[in-house]
Amino acid sequence: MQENYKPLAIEQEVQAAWEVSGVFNVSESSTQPKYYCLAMFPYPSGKLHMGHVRNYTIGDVISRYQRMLGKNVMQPMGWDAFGLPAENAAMQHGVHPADWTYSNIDYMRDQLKRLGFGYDWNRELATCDPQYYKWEQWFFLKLLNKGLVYKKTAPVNWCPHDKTVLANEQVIDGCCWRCDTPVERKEIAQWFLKITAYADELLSSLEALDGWPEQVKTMQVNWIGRSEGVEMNFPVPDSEPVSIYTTRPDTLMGVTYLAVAAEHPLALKAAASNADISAFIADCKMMETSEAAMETMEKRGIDSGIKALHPITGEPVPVWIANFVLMGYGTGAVMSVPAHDQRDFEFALKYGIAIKQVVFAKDGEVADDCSEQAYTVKGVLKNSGAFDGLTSEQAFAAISEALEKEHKGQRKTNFRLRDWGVSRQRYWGAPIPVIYCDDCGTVAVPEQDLPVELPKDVVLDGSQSPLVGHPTFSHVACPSCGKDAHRETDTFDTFMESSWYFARFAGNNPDAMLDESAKYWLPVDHYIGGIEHAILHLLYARFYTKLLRDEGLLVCDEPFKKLLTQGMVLKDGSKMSKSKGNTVDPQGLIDQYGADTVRLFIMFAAPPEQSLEWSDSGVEGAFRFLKRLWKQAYQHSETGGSTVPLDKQALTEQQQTVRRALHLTIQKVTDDFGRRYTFNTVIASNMELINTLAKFVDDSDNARAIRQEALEAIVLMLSPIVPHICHQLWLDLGHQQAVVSASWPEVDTTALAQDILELVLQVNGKLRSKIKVSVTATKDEIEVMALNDEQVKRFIEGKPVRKVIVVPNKLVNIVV
RNA sequence: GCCGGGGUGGCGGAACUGGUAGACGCGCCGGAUUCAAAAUCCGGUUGGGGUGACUCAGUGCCGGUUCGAUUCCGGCCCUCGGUACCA
Repeated sequence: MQENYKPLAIEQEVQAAWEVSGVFNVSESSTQPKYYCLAMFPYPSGKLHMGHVRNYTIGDVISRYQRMLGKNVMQPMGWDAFGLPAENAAMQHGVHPADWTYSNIDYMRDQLKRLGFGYDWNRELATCDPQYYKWEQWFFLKLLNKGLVYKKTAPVNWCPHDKTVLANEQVIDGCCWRCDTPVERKEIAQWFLKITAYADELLSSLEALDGWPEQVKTMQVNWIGRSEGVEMNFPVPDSEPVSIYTTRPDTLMGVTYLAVAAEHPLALKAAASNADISAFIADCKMMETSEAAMETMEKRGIDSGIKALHPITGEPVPVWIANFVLMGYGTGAVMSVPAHDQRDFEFALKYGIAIKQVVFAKDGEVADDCSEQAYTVKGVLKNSGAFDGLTSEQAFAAISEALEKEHKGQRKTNFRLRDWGVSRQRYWGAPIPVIYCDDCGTVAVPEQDLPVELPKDVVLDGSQSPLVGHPTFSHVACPSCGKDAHRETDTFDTFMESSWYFARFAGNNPDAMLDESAKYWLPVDHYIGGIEHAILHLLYARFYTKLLRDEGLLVCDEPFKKLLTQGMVLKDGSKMSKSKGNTVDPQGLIDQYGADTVRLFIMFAAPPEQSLEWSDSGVEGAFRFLKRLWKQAYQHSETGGSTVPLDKQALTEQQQTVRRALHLTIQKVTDDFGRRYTFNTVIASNMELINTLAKFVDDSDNARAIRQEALEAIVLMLSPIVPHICHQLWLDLGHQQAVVSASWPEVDTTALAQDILELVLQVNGKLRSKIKVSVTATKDEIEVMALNDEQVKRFIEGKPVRKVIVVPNKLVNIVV
């Protein structure tokens, strides 16, 4: 065997061996149980960054571990290839988005191969391939047919200078990122998927996902936001009534105004005869659409002069126009109860609107005064006429019943979740396959005409989508009547592609969206990806899975059985991203130290779910460890290896200790791999074991056998993390079969047994001494030994012993 | 603003079910080796006090439960992610 560890040569050779043998190319005909391990596919932004390295190393480690357990493991890779950065690159560098994307893919594919990930490259796909998005278009039309797709207006960020729609990311402090012009809100017609039709199932089936982190499930529950409330009408003389929804009907008698959106019919009516109001409404448009901006901006309003009538008392209630109410969400109007809602309270104070308290604490348990702030907890009603004396809960029922009886409102379950807007006014995405005809209306593109391909001859200049101005793309004959018609020029949200790619990996069938192979491989057994996808991507993928199931294309209810959300790789305290310009290129480290060192370091630096602050130092330490491992194996092999089998009956005390350390490590590491997914502690334990082995100077036959056993186990345990060096060491330790197909090591429980163990002695909970006791010692014997310990005696001297607590195998605490 | 995480030595982290705080690694200090350096190997490394055995304090802050709290409970502070058109 080679004396020195030469990673670059080894890695090249081992990767070539994997490719020739095709070990990672799997099929559905295996007799072993299937295991589908998937890491979130990358956006081909240029080069791999540390987040990718971390994500794909975790996936590869889990995949290789599962292979060693005898599973038929499928690990595919592909490209989430549509998106905004390609258009930005096109504008900045004059390169076509497709060329930019495909050259990035070629570069990044090489990087992934260089890192030694065990992918089945035969399954590779790119979402910008017409053969991929064809099926997305096909499926969209199925949904259109089923009534799960509809069109309505919704707000977008509009830059009046560039005459273009801006993504939220492109709005900086309310202004366009390119020209700094204040952004306006603009209502345009867009396509929506009825995700709300599945809200109940998306919520209830979360419970069965016991392989998902609680935090992700909680975030999804809160995002879907199911609430019980009442929808009711406030009549308005000479107008349509104002419809509102509230989860606090018990506060209805405390309503002192209504707030409506700037686009609400009543606001428009009021503006028609009042210049101040129409100026305010125009002003409300100067606003970005993101929720964070909406919630943190200054809340402003204007009195419309219109009065609505309270549904119970019939008293007039002023209608205000407010910038924080949006037409698109809910009914575009809310009832306001300043006494019991903090935002309404602040608004009322600002504009001098009445504050009427109707809910009070039960028997003065807590301060319920609302002169300083709103009293938002539930309690008992006063100042509420017939409802006085009821608790909030009783009042909820009584007031809803009163409204229902008079047909003024009804109880309703609402969701915070809104339907999924999938239209994007951009070029680099999948075209939405519909045609607009003056006579026939909206017509689906016939199936035989799919895919609607994105034309390549376009120029991006930062204003409207080039599909709008394209000479031929939008001009088309109506498939229904043959007259001149025009195509939809919007493209799909890129979440549409990433919501079903995991199923497409199963077969990549040119003649069907999904086939039988998808039923074999799905659900994904383990999905690994960034915590930043905890809500949107994962929710859309879950939704899509249910849509595909209802179309008969899948047989599972949920796409991802187990989920590992890796923490972010941070640099200088925030998410590494191209837009922030704080990325670290792993390539230099790979060139210098090799893939194994990079993989080892990134797995060692932090547990996978925790965020990882990147630092270059420490990589050197990972490399040093691999050199030490190599050296141990080399010395063992050069001095003859092990030729005589281990005689377990004839071990010295030290030999027993080393062997016990070995099997304790296997036990711990197996748990870390299979249950905890803490690869950092896997590595730490193996480092400890190597340190133990380095200090184990014994050249007897039994010692050599133990060293052989230990080195083999270390190589097996580390092979999922550093597969190249382990491949070579496994051969050097005398094996013919490749380590990638070897079995996981087993714990020899007889090696774990010990007859003497150490107990910690505490006095009043503080560590004072340690004693060695036989494993067979009784509680009473231990207690006596503890009380007779010299150190312990010093601390309990002259004080009466009140209590002695013996925790078996751990400690004794003496309370004085 | 709202929802979900995180906060432990100089640094990354360990302590898994309430039971020895700081495993493992980085960095730093000292030593061996070397003409010298790199590499390698050995030892030390939470802070204060003490020559020392030892001792006191200590896991973001304040309070609580407990024989015992990094771990559980209440209230804060800071920070990261998401917030529906970044992916």
